Amino acid sequence: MIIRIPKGTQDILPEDIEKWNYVEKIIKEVANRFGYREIRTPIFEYTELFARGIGESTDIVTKEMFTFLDRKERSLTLRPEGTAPVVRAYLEQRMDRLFPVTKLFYLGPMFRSEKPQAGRFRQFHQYGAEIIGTSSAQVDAEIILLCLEIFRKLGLKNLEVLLNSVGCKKCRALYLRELKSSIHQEIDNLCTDCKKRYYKNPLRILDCKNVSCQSIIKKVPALTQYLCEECQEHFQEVQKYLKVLNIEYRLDPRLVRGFDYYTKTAFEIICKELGAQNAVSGGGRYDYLVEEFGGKPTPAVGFAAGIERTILAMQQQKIEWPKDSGIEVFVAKINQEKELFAFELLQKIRMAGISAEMDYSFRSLKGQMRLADKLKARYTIILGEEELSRDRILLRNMQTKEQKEVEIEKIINELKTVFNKF
RNA sequence: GUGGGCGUAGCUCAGACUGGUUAGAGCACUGGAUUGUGGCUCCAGUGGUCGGGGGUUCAAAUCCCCUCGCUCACCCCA
Repeated sequence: MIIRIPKGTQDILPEDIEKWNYVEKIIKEVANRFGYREIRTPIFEYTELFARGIGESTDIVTKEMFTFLDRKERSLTLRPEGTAPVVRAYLEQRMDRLFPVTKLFYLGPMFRSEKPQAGRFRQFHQYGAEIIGTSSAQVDAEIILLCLEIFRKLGLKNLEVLLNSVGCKKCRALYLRELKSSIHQEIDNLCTDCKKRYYKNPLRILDCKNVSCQSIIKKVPALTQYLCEECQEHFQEVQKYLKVLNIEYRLDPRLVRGFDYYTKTAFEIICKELGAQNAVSGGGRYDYLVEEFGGKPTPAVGFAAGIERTILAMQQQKIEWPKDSGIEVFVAKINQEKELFAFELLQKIRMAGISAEMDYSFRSLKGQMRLADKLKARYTIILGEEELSRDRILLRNMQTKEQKEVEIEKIINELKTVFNKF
């Protein structure tokens, strides 16, 4: 029995890598244009970083982390998300000393031990951006714009921005009290999950898709009606800036995200073509996280988006990306005895900066031509007995089928001219 | 963790309900179509423990049980 790939992981094969490179290129280009600098943090961190950052009672921390002990028996965890590590790096590297406001973006694999389904994997890839050090509502709007600009550059359509505010410590505590008391009589009619949530994380009840829970929640006032003056003002400002940027959004009072660290702004970008897991991007403000990790009180906001889901949505929408253009030169030989000469010539061409390939076994010329075609070679050099005896080789244009004799010593220069590489 | 669907050639799938000769097709791959030339066409060939194990039967890809895997959905999220 051959060894198989672990559940929920996937190989990105050569025929797919073009899309990945393309998407990653666009992400980096747009993020840089918006003034975000790339950061790469380790794939694993000490477990407590996530436990404290994301929240002890969240689904991710309680049941979805890949956690293991190192040789000194310290608990490590494969990162399930990117924000906590970035904030850790921000503090540890004292980035607050470099700029008053720090703008970072990242790109890389994340790990969650969930049951895979469409658009969900155990190893998946996220890109995201964080802006640390300002509470201005402008940057909340900018983060959303950055997301949308990446999608726009990629050609994605049918996106919808969902927006909510989850308040701060003060107003959330007030609201939770109100929420609990207003559904207290109906607690027996909640689903089993929500009964637990009532005590552990009542805010999540708002997000429950269960029909009976929904009918109960309907009567409950929205969190946004309980926002304190400061949060209310911030929420209005975010919307003001979104309108200035002509960004359409839908207010969703039931939008609650899965991490405990969110405050005020919470948003999600969904794509209809994605199936059940339709969030292609999500994020929000996290004004207490830096402090939680031992820094001084520092407001921040960020987002994360899924590369697999981005690519999935692009495929659903039949969006084209640059295709593999093939090699420039294929070296074919008629006579097996010319094998040494062919090999030497092949490497010379490559050293001259021109992509080249040949057949390493000994096949018929027809077979070699087929290979040249399959590799999408633009030119094929044919080493023929008769031509070589006159110190010449054949250069065939694969598209026009024109071929001409070239003196051996002039072939490299000829190729450089053809491909305009000097 | 719970539930539905599906596992037959490298890929996409027929065949299974109504067990019965050497399990098929298309694509891909390799070779060939007067011996030095690709894409199209034609011909031929390579390739399968029918996911695995057990059972029923004279006989199992086909019926029954178990198991593994994939997939979609729930929970939650990118």
